[in-house]
Amino acid sequence: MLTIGDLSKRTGVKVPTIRYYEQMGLISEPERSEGNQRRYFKGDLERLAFIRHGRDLGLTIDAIKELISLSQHPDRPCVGADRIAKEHLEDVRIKIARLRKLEHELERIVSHCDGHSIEDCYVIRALSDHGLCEGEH
Amino acid sequence: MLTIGDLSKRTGVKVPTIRYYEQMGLISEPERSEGNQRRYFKGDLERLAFIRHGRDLGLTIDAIKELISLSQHPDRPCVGADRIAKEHLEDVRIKIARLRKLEHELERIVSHCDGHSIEDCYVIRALSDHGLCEGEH
DNA sequence: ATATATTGCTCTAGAGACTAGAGCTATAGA
DNA sequence: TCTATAGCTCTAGTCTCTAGAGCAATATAT
Repeated sequence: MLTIGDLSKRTGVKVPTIRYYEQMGLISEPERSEGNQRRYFKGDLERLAFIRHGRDLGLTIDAIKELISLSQHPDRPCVGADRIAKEHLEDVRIKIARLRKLEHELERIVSHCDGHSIEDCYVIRALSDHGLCEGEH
Repeated sequence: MLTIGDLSKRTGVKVPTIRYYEQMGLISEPERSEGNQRRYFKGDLERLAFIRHGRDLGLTIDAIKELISLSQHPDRPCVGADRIAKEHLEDVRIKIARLRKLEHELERIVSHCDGHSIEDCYVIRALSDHGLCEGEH
């Protein structure tokens, strides 16, 4: 039997966040102590790790819910789960591409700054003037 | 003289977003027509492009506010602007590193999925079991 | 000149994924 | 038994918009 605090420490998910997940229907309502405190089993550790893991990978709460519901019908083909992962991979790749451009641009901006006056500050000018950019963004 | 719609079309910033920026103090309150509609000048185009540009680069509204206020004191050294850009570059690099790991992990997950039953679905197992991960995340 | 279509206005609420605080209660350790 | 810590519920705030309702102004077509 674990308290919500134990669960939190063992999974790295903050206490209010655990309660929030319960509210969102990601974890089922746990048993309560005589004094109405939540009491968890080891199985909850795994479920929470699953959720945490998915969130770390950037899946939305809804995507995780879908996966959980999928995982509760082990007889069905796993095409759904595959689709979710694939869609997400696509997203991630787009984000990376955008961030790379951004990194590039910021590097140029920072490297041009001479620390003198605002008037000729490259940061300000770069933000003001689209013509100074190398790529589209 | 531009309407808010013109400004929107020319900068790619949506109309409600322009009003939101006004509310947040990023752009000053424009003149109004007889019928109380906002009327902008060309200078507003530039200011909005500056903001848009900053947001595209992922700067927060507050960071942009800081930059605007810096740019209004052209006599001061531009160390502040430089610092904002540098801090942001750091953030961006961290984000890219995280996303790369994630991409890698999702690739592995997707490539292992055989489209059969949930029972042996790699997506589900990978999310359940931290041990299947290659890196930390 | 008038009818209509489009655009604009304000105000409020919602999204997503939490996080923080108030005010109170339960439990664990000394 | 006392007290510190951890737990409870409920509400509201974060951030950056976005959407909708209900109404007014402007532009275009006839």
